[in-house]
Amino acid sequence: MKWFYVYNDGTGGSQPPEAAGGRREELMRASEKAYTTLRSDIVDWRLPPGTVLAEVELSARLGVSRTPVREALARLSAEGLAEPQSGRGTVVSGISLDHVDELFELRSALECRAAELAANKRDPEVFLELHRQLGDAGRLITDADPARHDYYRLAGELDTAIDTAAGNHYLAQALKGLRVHLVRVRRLSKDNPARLRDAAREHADIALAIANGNAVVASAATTVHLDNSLRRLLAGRAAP
Amino acid sequence: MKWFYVYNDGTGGSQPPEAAGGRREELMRASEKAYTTLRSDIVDWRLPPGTVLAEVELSARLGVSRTPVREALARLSAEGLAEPQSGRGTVVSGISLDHVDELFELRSALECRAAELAANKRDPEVFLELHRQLGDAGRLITDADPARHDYYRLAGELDTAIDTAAGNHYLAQALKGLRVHLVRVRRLSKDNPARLRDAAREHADIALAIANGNAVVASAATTVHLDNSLRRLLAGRAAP
DNA sequence: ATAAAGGGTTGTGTATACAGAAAGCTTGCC
DNA sequence: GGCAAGCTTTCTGTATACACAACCCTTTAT
Repeated sequence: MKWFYVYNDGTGGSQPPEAAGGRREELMRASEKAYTTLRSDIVDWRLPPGTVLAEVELSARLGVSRTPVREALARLSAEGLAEPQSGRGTVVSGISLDHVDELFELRSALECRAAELAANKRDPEVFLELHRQLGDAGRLITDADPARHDYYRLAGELDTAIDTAAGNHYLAQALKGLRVHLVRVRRLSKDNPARLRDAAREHADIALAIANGNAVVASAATTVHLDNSLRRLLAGRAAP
Repeated sequence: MKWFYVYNDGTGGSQPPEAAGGRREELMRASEKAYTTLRSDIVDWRLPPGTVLAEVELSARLGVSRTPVREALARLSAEGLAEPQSGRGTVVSGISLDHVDELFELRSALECRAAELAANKRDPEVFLELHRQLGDAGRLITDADPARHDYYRLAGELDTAIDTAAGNHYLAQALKGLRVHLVRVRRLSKDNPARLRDAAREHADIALAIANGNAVVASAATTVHLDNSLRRLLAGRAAP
């Protein structure tokens, strides 16, 4: 007997699977859809901290039943993007510049170690190429791209390359969980082209140190970059 | 009108709440009960890696319905103690001595940083007391306590004191998530009194460095301790 | 004999019904 | 008028029904 994918008619039944993480919304499981929607809503500040995440309201808004909504809320709570309220309900977790220093302390511990491990791998090709591209990044940061997509994409590629070179599953997992919060924090402050150009130069330094196989310098460059990033962040705090 | 706590009669209804984390099993929510039961079963190796966690079977064994079982499985997956199977189901996640070095690499990054932060707090009282107790720990490690409960309790107190002194919520959270896996790994190998006495001395060194406010030494002592711990672990691998 | 097709069995994904439990509102008493 | 007790509303926690999907076993054709 053959099975056919049918759309949910609202009277029970499920969506086609398409391996967790598929792109098309109609092809995603309902719980996956609820999770990704809520997650991006929180990260992009469409749901600001303190927002009450009521199951019935969400299930109506997202067009799924409460069961997948509950699963999504559980995953968000585990990630730290939401927090179970004392008595009743779940709220979007708070994040403020008052605690960003703690976040950066953890980030520093993880990224410095990752940079050291990557440097010790002695695999310069990827990082030399990234060093070259980051040296040219000043040209990417123009008024034509206000969201700085190109720059952030390049920075993300460096992160990925370091994670891969470090070759540590647990470390990569910890960093992945941390970066969600960092994206969220970034929206708290305004950047400007000059600062991003500085950041690109610091990234280029990190890539070069890793390419040279110098773990001490790679760690130090990461420390310097993160300290500068934190101060840029605090200096550029957006108006409340 | 007054409400009374009633036990579940199996036809719907819920358990009394008693704030997540209550002790008495009958007072726990069903999802909490399923979670804590499964978690300790996995950590204590009663459910070895690869065990299939089937929802229907678990709901029958734990005496709750599938909904709280699903919530428990979601939390376990988020912690890394279980993994969603490709097509269908969830299995207890694998852990082997082949990847313990990666686990210790992450642990080292986090604990070294935590020790540095604690040392910089300059609050010697607690750590001087722990240093004293750890110096006497040799007497705790006797054949009268084969499970070494007293020693592990003391080591746990040092961890807690460092977390508290470091004063970083994100770092403490990351360490908490990591220690679950470390407990699980510990069961993979056999310890012996001489090795534990060495470990106690290393812990005493860490406590002293923190009490002295010397961040460099605190980090170095942590590095040394973790390197020794990893080698003790690999040397004492239990028979398969 | 082997491989493919078909049907059964079992298990997950989702929706929904129902039973507490908490917040808000109303009402009556002082 | 204020406060407390009861009622109402609404929300979460849990159980369960059902649809789809995967595995497995049988059957059949080559």
